This record gives sequence, structure tokens and C-alpha cells, in this order.
Amino acid sequence: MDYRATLNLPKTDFPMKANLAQREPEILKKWEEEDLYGKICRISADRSRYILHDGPPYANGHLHLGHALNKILKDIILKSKRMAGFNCPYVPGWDCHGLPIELNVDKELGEKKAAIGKLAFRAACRRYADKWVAIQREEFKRLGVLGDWQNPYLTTDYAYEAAIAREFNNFLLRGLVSRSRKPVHWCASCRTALAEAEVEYADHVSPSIYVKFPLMPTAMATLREQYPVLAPEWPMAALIWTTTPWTLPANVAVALHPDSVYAAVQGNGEILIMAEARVEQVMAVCALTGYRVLVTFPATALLGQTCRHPWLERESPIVPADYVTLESGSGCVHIAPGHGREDYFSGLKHQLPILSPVDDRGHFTDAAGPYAGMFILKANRQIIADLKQNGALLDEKKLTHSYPHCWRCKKPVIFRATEQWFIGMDVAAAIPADRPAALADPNRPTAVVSSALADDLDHNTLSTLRSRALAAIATVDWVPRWGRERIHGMVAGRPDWCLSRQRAWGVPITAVWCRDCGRVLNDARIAARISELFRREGADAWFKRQIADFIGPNPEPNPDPGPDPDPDPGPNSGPDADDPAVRCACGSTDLVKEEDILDVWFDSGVSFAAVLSERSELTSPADLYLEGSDQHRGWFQSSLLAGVGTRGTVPYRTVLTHGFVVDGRGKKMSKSIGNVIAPEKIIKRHGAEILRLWTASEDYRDDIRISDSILKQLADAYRKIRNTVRFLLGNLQDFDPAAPRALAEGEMAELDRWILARFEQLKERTLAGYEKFEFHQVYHGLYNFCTVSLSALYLDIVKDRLYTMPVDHPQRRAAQAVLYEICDGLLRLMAPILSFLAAEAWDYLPADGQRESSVFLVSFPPAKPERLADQKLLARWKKILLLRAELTKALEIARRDRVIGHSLDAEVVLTVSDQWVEFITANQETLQTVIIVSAMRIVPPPGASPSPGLSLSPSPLQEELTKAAAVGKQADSQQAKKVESAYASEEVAGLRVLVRPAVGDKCERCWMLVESVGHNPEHPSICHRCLEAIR
RNA sequence: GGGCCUAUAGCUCAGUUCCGGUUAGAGCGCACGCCUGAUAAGCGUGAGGUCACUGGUUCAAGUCCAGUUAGGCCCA
Repeated sequence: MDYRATLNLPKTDFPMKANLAQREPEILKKWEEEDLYGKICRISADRSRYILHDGPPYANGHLHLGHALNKILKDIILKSKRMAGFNCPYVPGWDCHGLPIELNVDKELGEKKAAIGKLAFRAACRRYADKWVAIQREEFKRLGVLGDWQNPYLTTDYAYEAAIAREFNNFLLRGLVSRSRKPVHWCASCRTALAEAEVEYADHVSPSIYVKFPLMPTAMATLREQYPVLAPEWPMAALIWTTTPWTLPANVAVALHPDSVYAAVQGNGEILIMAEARVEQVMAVCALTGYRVLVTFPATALLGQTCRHPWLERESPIVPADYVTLESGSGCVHIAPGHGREDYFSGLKHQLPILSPVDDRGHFTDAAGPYAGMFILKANRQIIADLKQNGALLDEKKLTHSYPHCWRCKKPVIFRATEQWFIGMDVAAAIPADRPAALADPNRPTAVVSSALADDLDHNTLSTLRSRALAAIATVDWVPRWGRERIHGMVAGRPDWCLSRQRAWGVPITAVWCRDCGRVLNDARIAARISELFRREGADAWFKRQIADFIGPNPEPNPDPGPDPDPDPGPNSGPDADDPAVRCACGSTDLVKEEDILDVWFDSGVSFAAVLSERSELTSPADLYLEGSDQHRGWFQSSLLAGVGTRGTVPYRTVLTHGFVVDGRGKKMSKSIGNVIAPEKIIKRHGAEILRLWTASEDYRDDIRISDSILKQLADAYRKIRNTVRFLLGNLQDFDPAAPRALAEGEMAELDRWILARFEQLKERTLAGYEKFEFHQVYHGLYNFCTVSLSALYLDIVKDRLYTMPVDHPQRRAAQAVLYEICDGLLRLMAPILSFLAAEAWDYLPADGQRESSVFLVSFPPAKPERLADQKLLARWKKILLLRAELTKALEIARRDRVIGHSLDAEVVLTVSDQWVEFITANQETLQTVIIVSAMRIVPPPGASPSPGLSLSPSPLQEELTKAAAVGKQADSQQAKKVESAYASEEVAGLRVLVRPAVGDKCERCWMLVESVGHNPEHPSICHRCLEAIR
């Protein structure tokens, strides 16, 4: 008879093979069709909100792994928060303005760009950004990220552009914005400013000259006082080296390295000051022989003194600068803040004037005196000649070196100071007090920089943006904790925020200034008009419209002004058709609008105002910002400054950062190394689910590695989890979760109660992991539970009960109830990470009539802490598992020795020391079940007298062993020898284990070796237990 | 060059938040075996670590301190 058919073997349609590349798109389609995200929002509408505000990725190019990591982390957090009972709307965003898009559109347009005009060019940029938003949106959705993909926020939305202008003007009105000069890369041929990305480095031949800057009399006197060897008859000069003679007219200082030693070198009847370490080389280059180092002294001896410009009546103070190098030159550096980046910072630090007597075309202006009108590179020669003539030149050579060139016209570029717009970090200004309530009001008027602001301006004491931002940093929860140090250091040390870019694609600096006096108009009425027009027409309005539309009385009063939230506007509160035309304080009406473009960091920095405060489903401040650690310099900081500067408060409560994706050896990914892995490739090969698992599996606070072998490992782990779930489902095919439970929990088998306790521990660990954003803890917990607790232990053991017992046997039903609860709970716990697996398997879980249609509509499994209350249970199992480990070792030895194959072939005979006797006797049945053998007996140790009260076999072990060998079915002398050497445990003192073939025949149905097999003539090949089961 | 951070088996992580305490653990992978009623599955056993390196504090250091090396982010 075929007894196989009488077993309850697992059965399920849930496929073993995931085939994710194909299945995932189907699941996504289903989510979209049933509007899963919308459903979740609807059922959680009245729950308390948890707002994760999306930092907008840049709308350019396909996604890389960094994007995937970031968005998946966000998705895991949001899904886990939803399942933990929160209402979590997710509005994804994109950063759509800025240079990279402009450059790419430039490339696409080629020659045409010049012809089409600014507005058409901006339209092309908008189309370009829209195209990439559409592409990236699909790529993000493919990762299984749930969100309001139909209504994302784009920084190019008209309302968003209006918000950017509004917030800029908010800064302006508070007195935080100013104009001043700053050097930028400038192409004199294209007559335009260049960004770093537009500069290419190539070899260039420059003059290399050493120039003397005579010390002023006081400086010489001070030095001589300290170092009398410096005789008064010799003039002294600091010797500087430069490759850009044309910057000398803009010289305002000479810098020394503050920690270096300088030398006074005598030669040619004069004394030259230079770094001691450079003397030999400089003298060699300048071919000066017979020189003599008179004395050396620390730089401090000269710092604070002054020298004289080589030909101008201008003093040049001697200042310290860390960037002075002793690798080249003389150790004395000529400083022209208008023509160099480092020079500029020195200028700011020492309050030096920023001179830049060079016009758009690269010609000297009148301020350059005798060189006015000359092209700067041509003027080099003249300047050198003049220096030579007045004796200031020590040496002149040619030098070939790497020099920046314009990417388009390939001509060398220059550094030139131009007027730029800044937010001042240290300006005393009317920064509002921290009043989050005002921010949270969704009805806050947006088109009007209104009475609320006027109120702020009146009532707040002045403070600086830097001090307020630093104070605000302390109120935020930074995860990991060092984020606070990092951003604090950056904010403390950062220069003023340079807002202006000489570009075309972006929101303009919406400032109006007076052509006559240069003053910037600070007028709330103008700000309000700008904001309103942008809202209707986008930022293009600035370029499309005349200035009168922004400054004059509103030319076309809005026929539908909308609800006025403030019925009694203050004196400065909005457009009014009766207002007279705006004038500058100087009386002039000759006003111009600025055409520079705002830094894109400003765009995204005000996203809290443009999105969180504007959309009814969102709130500001957000609960969480989550980005890569580079954003301490970027978005976290721009948001901080924008929030503090305009609202007096930070737009986030918690900031979570992740590291960067690196390759298997920990090296950063770069095209040139060729170690870049595209997410698309991984999705095609393994599925997005593996990418999600990868995101969860590593501790993302550090950099996270990826490689083929890591992916393979994760794919293996996925398969293990999937198979475990499949096995659970297969054993639940005949289970009705709605039916009354066969056994109360207290009546369940020891094994069942243990696994439920383990599951409880898993729940605790998992929920804590989600709570702390430590998803690798969640992953390891889930995975270990599946492999160790379930697959290797509980499921392997409980198979016998599930397969062989009668369908309705209480013990079998009890096991199923356990499986059901665990399967249901596991799917819930894994859903935020293994979203596709959880969603797919959810549909195969037996329904109880109340079941939600998607795992994402339910909560995490409820905690049942009472299961962990029984400390004795857990302590008992610690011992049981320790014994199991020892017994399986003994079984393995027997297997190796060909005594047994399957563990059910075995009978285990063991002897233990007194301290273990009681425990093992009491748990004998559980132990036997746990090691899956056919029989187990406990005998006293050799020579021991039987303990009273214990039902132990009285025969000593040795006797037992001999007997066992004799009755063994295939007993022969060789076998007897093997059997004699019982395994002695090292872990459990006194434990000796004998493994031998079990007595009896193998039951064809349950595979146990039982003496009752053969007793029933009708069913001679099965045991008594199975006989019961099939009746 | 500066700021912040990281370093535990081949891989991914634990190692009891700040106040150090037995022989440093897990899973995977690998090797060897078992099973053939989870089967392109399942089970078992085993081998893998100078806790990056050097020095210091201490009775005692993976853990605390300093430096070095390698790597990452941001600046210069």
C-alpha cells in the first residue's frame, strides 16, 4: 500500500523560484491599478503624522546606486512607520534648475543657443528637466517605493518658483542680503562667468617673475631693532613670485606662512626677504651669486608690518596665510583678492579691499592707471618692462604650467571680481524668534510677504544668521550623533552664502536696485508682486516682463484676489493699485532688475516653505530629513539657513545620514576606475528586491559596499527566506485561521511555546530596529530566525507532526496555528524591506475573512510580552539546545562511521552526571523530538548506584553497550567495537552518548524505527501510531 | 594640508549607549557528509580571526589614550 497518500505533505502554488525581474513589474502594476498608496493614505488619514521630507535629487541622468540606496531607505522608513501606526504621506521631489542641466542643454543646442534667446533657452532647459523627471520617476517606482508619484514637487513648478522668490525677498527684506565683489572664473572671450565645471585645465606658458616689494620704513626699523646685523644702508624688500603680472595692479597685501622661518638675504646691495627654505633655489633661478644669508627669523617678526606696492603709492600689509607653500616661489605671496580664490579669503579675513580693474572683455579699466584699455595678457609685457625699469624686477622667465581654460572657446580664463549677491552670515539682522506655530499654519499667505513679517521686523532683537543657526543645530536630533559636530563646524567656519550665478537656467535674484546710487530696494510691495506674478507665470515672468510690472502699481489688478487672510493689512502689506510708483531712497526712478540666477542650493533649501508648508497633507517642520552625509554641506545646511533666516526655526526635527556606495574593496565608484555598477543591471539580474535587501543588510551609517559576491550572498539569503515562507504556506493549505484554536497556548507542546517565545523576541528586536533606523539589525534578525529557529529547528522537527498526524489532531492544528501566526507576522515584519516578497506571499496566506487585501494596509504584529514572561521556559531551552548540539555531534560521528544515515535510524543512549540527570529525565521527550531520533534512553554512568526516585535503567553503561551491540540487527564484532566508543562531551560535563541503530523496523509511513512495525497483519509495514492516524 | 568618520573570520553583522573583566560570537560562503515526503529544496559536522598597525594607561584592552596606515565624505 502507498502510505504516502495518507500523509499531509506541504502543498502550495507559491513558486519556489522568484523570477523577480519578471514578477516585480507585475506586482508594481497591481499596486498602481489598485492605487495602493492612495488606499494607505485614506485608511491612515486620522492617525498622527510622521513626515519624511524628500530631498530632491537632481533631474539629470539615470539613477545610480546612491539614489537607490537613499530612496529605498526612505521607503523602508515610511513603510515601517505606516505599519507602526502613523500617517505618512510621501511627496517625492526633484531639483530641476541649475548648471548641469544648462550645460547639457547647451551641448544639445550647440550653435543654435545664441540665436534662440533667453526665454527659449529656459524653455529648453525646462523640457530637459521634465524629461529626466519622467525617466527617474519610473526608475524610482521600479524599486518598489510607494509615494505620490502623480503629484511630486518640482522646483520648476510655478508655485515653487514663486516660493523661491518669496523666500529670497524674505531674506532681502530682513536685511540679510547684500552685494559685494567676489572673484569668479571669467572668460574674457565669451564675456561670461564660468563655473568650475566649465573650466578645463591645460598647459599654458606664463611669465614667471620675481618682484620686490620694498619694506616700509617702520617695518625695516622694527626688523633692524631685533636683528642689528641688518645694516641701515641696505634697503629691504619682500620678494614675491607670480605668474600673473597683470594681477599686480590689484595687489593689496603680501602673505607669509605664519609658521615658517624667513631669511634676510644680502646681495646686489640690497636685502631680500624670502622663506629660508627657498633661498637656495630662488637664488639659483635668479642667477644671483655671492649672496649671503644675514639672519633668519620667524614670520611673526614681519606679520602686521607693511611693504610698498612696486609702483603705486599703496601700502601692502604683510599678512599670515596657511596656504602659502614652500614647494615653489619665495614663500612670500602677492595677494590680489579680486583675482584669486585664496587671495579673496585672505581679503575677507584681513578686511582688504577687493580690487579688480578689469572689464568684461579682459581690458584694464581706468582704475589701472597707465595700463587702462590694455588687454590684460598683453599688458603683462608692459608691466614686466616697467618693473624692470624701476628696479623692482629681480628675474623674469617663462613657465609652462597647468592653467584653467574655457571649455567652449579653449582660451585661458582669468579670475575676476564681479558684483555678487550674498546672504551675510554675520550681519545683525531681524531674524525671527523660533515660533514653529506660525510655520505650521497651512493657510499662511504666500503671495504676500505680509504683516507677519512686518511684525517680525519690528519686534525681534537683531542677531546674526550664523549665531542663530549654530544655536538651532543643538535643537536637532542628528543620527549618527557626530552629524552635529560636522555641521556645526561647517556652519561656524563657512563664508557668506554667495547666492548669485551668472547663468540663465534658474530662478532669478529678484532684486531691484537703483542705477543712480546702487542701493537695493527693500520694499515688501515689490516682493509681493514678484511672488504673485511668478505664481501665475513662473520665473520666466522676470525676463518676460518689464520692470514696471514689478515695481509700479500693479498694471493689471487681479480680478479675483482670492480670500484675504488678513482683513486689516499693515502699511506694507501688499499690492495696492493706489500706491505711487516706487522710488529709490535717493529719489531716482531709474531702477533695474537683477538678472543673475539664484544658487540652486537656495531652491532646495526653501523646499520646506515651498512644499511642507504649502501642501495640506504635509507639515513643517518635518520629522525627518534623510540624505547622504555630503548634505551636511548641502541641503541640510541650506535648509537650516533658509529656515532660521526666514522663520527662526529649523525645518527638521531629526536628520539621518547615510554613507556612500563603494565597491567590494571599499573604494569609491568612478568611471575611470571602471567599478561602477548600475542599479538597472542589478534589477535585471537579481530584481529590485535584492537591492532592497542590500540596502537593509548593511550598516549604512558607514559607507556601504557592493560587489557581485555581496549580491550573490543576498540572493542566497533571499532564496532562503522565500523558501522558508513557502514551506510555511505549504503547511497551511488546509488551515482555517478563523476556526477556534485546537489548544490554548498553555496547553501547547514545549516546542511550540518555545518558538512562539523566540518569535516574540524577534518582534521586539525587529520593531526596535525599525524604530532606531537600524535595518541591518532587522535583516539579520529576520534572516537568522528563518534559518536557525525555523528552518533548522522548529520546522524540521514539527514536520513529523504536520505530516503524519491526523489532519484534525489537536497537536497538528496547534502546530499550524503557530505556523500561521509566524507566517503572518513574518510577512508583516519583512514588508518594509522585502516588499515584493511580502506582498506576493500575502496573497497565498489562508484568509480569515477579515484579512486586508495588502500587507501594507495592516500593522506590525501586536506584541505579546507575556510569552517572554516565562523565564524558566527560555532557560530550559538554553539547556535543551546545548544538549542538542552535543547529541548531533554524536550522531554525526555515528553517521561518519556508517552506523546510521538519517537521524531517525538511530537510538541514542546517554549517561550524564548527577547535575544533569534530573533535567534530562524531565525533558527526555522534548529532547528526543528535538534531535529527531527513533528512540532515546538514559542510563546511569558505569559503576553508579541507581539514584532513588529516578526511573533509570539499573544496568551500567558498559553492560548496556555490549547488549546493544548484540541486539543490533546487523551486529557483528566490528560494529560492536565501534559502538563501544561512546562520544564523550566536552561542553556538558559527564555526558556520554552512544548512538546505535534503533531497535525495530522502519515504519514505511513515518520512517521511525519502531518495534510495533509488523504487529498489524493488515498494515504490516507501519507502526501503531500511523495505524491510528490512518483509521 | 584641514574638519568629520570608518577599520572584528572570504562576506554581512554581534560584541551589553557614556564608567575596560573568562577561551572574541552568529549567519552566509567554503570543505566534508546525510537525506530524497520543503527537492534547481532540507539537515548535520568541520576548518576559518595577532579584533588594520605601533606605542601607551591598567592587575587586566577588540573596548580607553596617542600616533601610523588604508578607505570614505566635505573643504582647501
